[in-house]
Amino acid sequence: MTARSRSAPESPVGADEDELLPRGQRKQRTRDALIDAALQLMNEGRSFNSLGLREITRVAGVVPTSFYRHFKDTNELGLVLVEESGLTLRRMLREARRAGAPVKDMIRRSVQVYKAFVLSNRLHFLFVAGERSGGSPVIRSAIRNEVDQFIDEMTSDLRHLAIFPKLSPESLRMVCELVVNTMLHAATDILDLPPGDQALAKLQEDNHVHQVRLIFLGAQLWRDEAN
Amino acid sequence: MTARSRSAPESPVGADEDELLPRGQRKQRTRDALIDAALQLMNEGRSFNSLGLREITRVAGVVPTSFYRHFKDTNELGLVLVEESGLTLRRMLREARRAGAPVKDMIRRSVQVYKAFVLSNRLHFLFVAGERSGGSPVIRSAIRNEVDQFIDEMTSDLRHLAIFPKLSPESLRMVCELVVNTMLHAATDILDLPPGDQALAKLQEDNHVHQVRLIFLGAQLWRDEAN
DNA sequence: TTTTTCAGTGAACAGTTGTTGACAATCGAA
DNA sequence: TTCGATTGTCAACAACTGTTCACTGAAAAA
Repeated sequence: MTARSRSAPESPVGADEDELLPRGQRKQRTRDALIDAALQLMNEGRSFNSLGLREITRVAGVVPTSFYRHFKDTNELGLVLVEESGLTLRRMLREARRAGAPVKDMIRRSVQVYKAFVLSNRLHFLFVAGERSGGSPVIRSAIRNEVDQFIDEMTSDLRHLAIFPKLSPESLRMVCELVVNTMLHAATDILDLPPGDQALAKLQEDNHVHQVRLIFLGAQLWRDEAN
Repeated sequence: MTARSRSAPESPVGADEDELLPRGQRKQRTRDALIDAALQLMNEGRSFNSLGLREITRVAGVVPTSFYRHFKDTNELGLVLVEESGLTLRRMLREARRAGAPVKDMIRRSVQVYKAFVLSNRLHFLFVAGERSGGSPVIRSAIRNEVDQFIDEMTSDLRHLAIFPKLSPESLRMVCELVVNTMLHAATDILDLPPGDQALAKLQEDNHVHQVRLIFLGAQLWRDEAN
């Protein structure tokens, strides 16, 4: 497991009981503090691309030179974030797989589960959505890889569920790509929506549900021979 | 017309015959140089958010203090870029309107025209696609406004063309939103594709065509009463 | 025990950043 | 022609950036 524990995301580096940890864990801890610092800065409206090394270490509560003990670059930290976000995406897929296909109102339920998942993994989705087309070229292509992989897994899942038995593998993948892009964009909507406005949230949810329903409707009627 | 002429996009500021211009045009000219400098930097892989004031003036061939004669902020320059990009989007819509609905293989032709338009307005699409979910909050929301407006106009156009006569205005807008998001993401693909690879370009085009076809297929079968 | 490894520190560097104020040149109106 | 307005320049500023080096202290290895 590569994921971090991150029990207290905002504390610089555990100022409490800390000296009693073995060296490896101590290192891991400030490494996490650096990563969390970057995420925290993004949570305040900054884009990863514009984060400075010193800025990150300041929030992490560490001296700037320490950064180099863990990453050679801010870009390298970014790549770690891509990897983490990839894990988050796959965890989502795994949970969806475990839950199985709900028979009644499947799409609406999926959208609701997705929304909850986005909100409880806010920082990763913020990062992915933000840097997917904006960030530095190397990070952008890393994210693209991760998303492509995600689409592949989703394609395989839908294939085994046999929801669209008439679709060729290529067409099924095309459908999944459409859904993933739509929902990844929806994540931006979800994260930007001011909390508390129940009515607006409902409108937004309906919108997302309708879009996915329309895609699925199209997918059910798709004929490969005609394309 | 707010659009700039930009005959020689890379030259700092016309080092040639220039002194003989009236003051207003001279001002406009360095203003354009600043805007073009920002676009040029983005064309080299940078994100707008990370551009510095001095960096922009350096490329524009102007002293840093001159910047303040035109914009109070880099953010203000960004907002001008949003406006320009909005004009570009509407120009696209206007041309599509003028061309009318091609009867044969309408979607494929539209995708091809779109691709050509993206490539010949590379910088604006680069900016919009990049800052739509990545950039600073104020620019992001400005872009959202522009795109929303674009979706509205497209909805109105499709309404008058009566391609989907059974759809309610709300559903038609939902379809347009889906198409616009899909094609705006497609712009990233198009711009990232290394030029020259004919086979890959064909694959990409087919992919985009299929996605839009699937959406339209779903839209034709959509029943409002069931949703 | 002694020795080695290594995460974190502190001071210093050259370079860059955004912003200021005073100044020069010149266009356009009086 | 005179004069105010305005565009661009120059010099300077404090603050900040990424990166280096030598150093400390403690955990791990011998």
